[in-house]
Amino acid sequence: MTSENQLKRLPRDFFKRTTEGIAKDLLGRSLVRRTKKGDMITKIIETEAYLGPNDKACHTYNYKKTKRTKTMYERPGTIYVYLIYGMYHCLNVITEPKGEPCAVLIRELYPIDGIELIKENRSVKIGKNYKNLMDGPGKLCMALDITKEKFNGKDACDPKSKLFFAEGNPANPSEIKAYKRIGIDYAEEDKDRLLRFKIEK
DNA sequence: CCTGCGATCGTCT
DNA sequence: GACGATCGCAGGA
Repeated sequence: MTSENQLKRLPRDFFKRTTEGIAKDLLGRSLVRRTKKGDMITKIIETEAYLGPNDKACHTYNYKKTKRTKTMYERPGTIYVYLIYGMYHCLNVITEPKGEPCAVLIRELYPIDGIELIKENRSVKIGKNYKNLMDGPGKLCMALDITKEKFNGKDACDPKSKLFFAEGNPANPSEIKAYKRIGIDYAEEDKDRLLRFKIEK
């Protein structure tokens, strides 16, 4: 099932654009995790945009700078992984020109190849259509063995990177649906913005 | 130093 | 549908 496009790494310029556009453009693309045992190849089917200084849901609202958010000020294409609820990781990629601390959160993936490797990382029961395998930001990090120790601050555009975004089969704009973002009730007037994007598998 | 809590998940009812 | 797990980080003293 693997096609050539699923390993063609997206270049830096892809990430050097507006965050909302990238969040949509990442749908249908591939996320590839390279390990000694083999490649795990997935299709991105849900994302969220976090618009930095202008977005109360974002860690860098008002250009806030802390140890954790340091990664968000790196150049586009940088991987931002942080720990949430003391036990789960969330995977993001930095967007916009360097210094504009914006990011796209990867929320859901569908497996394409290396499925046995992916399943080995998940102890729960996997339902039909791989339901439960990678349908959440914490789950997909477990499934692909993504931790902040391994990937936070790493460059997804570096040809040697073990985690990267690839060409894949970009979604047609007509199949993309927009929703409110999840788990950001504290974000006041920004909590209802339609910055979550999904496609069907 | 001390406190409160989160861009979540799995289990149980 | 509800809830507990679990800890690094942020903010304040």
